[in-house]
Amino acid sequence: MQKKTVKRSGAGASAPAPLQDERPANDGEGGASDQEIYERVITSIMEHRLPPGTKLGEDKLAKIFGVSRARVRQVLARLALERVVVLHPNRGAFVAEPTVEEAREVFEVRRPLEALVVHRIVAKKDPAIIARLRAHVAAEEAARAARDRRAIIRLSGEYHVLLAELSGSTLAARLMHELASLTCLIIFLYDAPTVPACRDQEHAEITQALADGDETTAIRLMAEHLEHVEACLDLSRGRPEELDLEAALAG
Amino acid sequence: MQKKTVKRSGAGASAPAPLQDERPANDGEGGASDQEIYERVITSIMEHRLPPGTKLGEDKLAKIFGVSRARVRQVLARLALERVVVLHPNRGAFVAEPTVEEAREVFEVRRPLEALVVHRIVAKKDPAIIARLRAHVAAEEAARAARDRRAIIRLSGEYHVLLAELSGSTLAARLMHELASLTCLIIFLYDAPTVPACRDQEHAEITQALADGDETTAIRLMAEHLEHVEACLDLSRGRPEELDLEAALAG
DNA sequence: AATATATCTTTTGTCGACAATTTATCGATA
DNA sequence: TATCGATAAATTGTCGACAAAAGATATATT
Repeated sequence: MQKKTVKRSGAGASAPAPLQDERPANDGEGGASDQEIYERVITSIMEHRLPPGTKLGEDKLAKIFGVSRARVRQVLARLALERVVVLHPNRGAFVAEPTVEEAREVFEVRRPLEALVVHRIVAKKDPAIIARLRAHVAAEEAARAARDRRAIIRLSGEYHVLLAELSGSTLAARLMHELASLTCLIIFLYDAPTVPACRDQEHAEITQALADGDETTAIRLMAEHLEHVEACLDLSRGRPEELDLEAALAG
Repeated sequence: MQKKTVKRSGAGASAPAPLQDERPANDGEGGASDQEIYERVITSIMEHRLPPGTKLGEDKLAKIFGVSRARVRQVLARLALERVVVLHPNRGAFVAEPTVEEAREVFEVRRPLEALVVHRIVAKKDPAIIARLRAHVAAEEAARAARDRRAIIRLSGEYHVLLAELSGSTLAARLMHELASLTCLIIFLYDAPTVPACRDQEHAEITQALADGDETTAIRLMAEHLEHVEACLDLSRGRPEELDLEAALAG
């Protein structure tokens, strides 16, 4: 039997702003709503079940979700705008393969953005927020106990999205959602095969500092956390394929 | 005769990443390309020729641009994702009306992002960059001389987008493009009718600090600049309509 | 006369079909 | 046998038509 996938932490994190006001939600029968399609696709991407470079054929997805191609097209366009997929004209949609440069840019932008979020959280002094964070950290630990690497990486990203959401800034939350998705792709692309146990209890430590209302420590821990994640990556050279290709041609 | 509108500074700024690889560009005849439609709409919004709350009917736009409704729909979806228009289900698309809260969030995120961009620019030490910036500042001054308030506001926003683009971070440039568009909307919504002469030569001063390679000063000037812009706004209460409505009902 | 209901108009949402482009397959030729 | 070219298959891009919902108008009723 396969490793069991840890369920996503129900309510909060990674629920990307609905973009439109709610609607009846076509939940009955075969057809899924746009939001559902979006979430299933991006979750699959974040969990690496759809690895970078995978072709996302419109007809194929349409049949899978039991909806028309136009629907799928909309979702793909949205994902493309979030840079999680790239569109090649007349060729179709593919799961994005962030370059090393893009990866560095993502971390570079995340750094100050995470600091801002931490600042806001501390300013709120809301026990309910701490409770939500602790619950999420617990879910992460469960995933780690279950050795579910995919869920671990996705939940790690969602911790930061949850943080941004709880900070009360819808803008920061939206940006963090996008950056977290990209970070997931980056980790799967560049993570050194050594060990994903790099950042284990850091989320718990950050949460504790937030609970203590210690902004300075929380920001420092967050900065270190991001550094650790980035340090675990192998960004010294381009991604495998391109490197191999160039090397082969050079030889 | 009407005040003449200053042309946009040709090449660089506010050219939002093409999202797709280039294509033949259906430039001939009546139909405009998606990118053209997008740029014309967002420029109109940034120049306040399409004020917040304006309905953007699909059929209407389709006829204006000589293109099918589906095309317009795509562009509107993109603008909605950038939060510069909002979609009401079964009601259509409207130019966004950012709330006071959203306005504050925009400035809050811009602050560290601009600092990051300044840092990158200084690190590059590229005279060509300074030249581009000076050219843009000159265009701003021309608009100011022409008393073209719309162009002034748009160009002010585009200065920051240009800065982000020249910094070499495509991610920062993309985010700045979005934030600058929203800032334009915010200024038009909340700018105190006192005087738009609030921030006049500040871009020139920042550019000079960048030319001197003085990062500390550049970052300080940028921070002050953003503070000044935000201070010029009247964010003390909600936007007119809603306030009037509530006040009327309360009385 | 004012409100509520019903009908009509306008606009959006959705879908399937056709056209254009790319990719794959097959055959011919050197 | 390998390469080049032509044909065929599959996939994306685009559009117009139909269905559904909201808004407006007119009518009937209290």
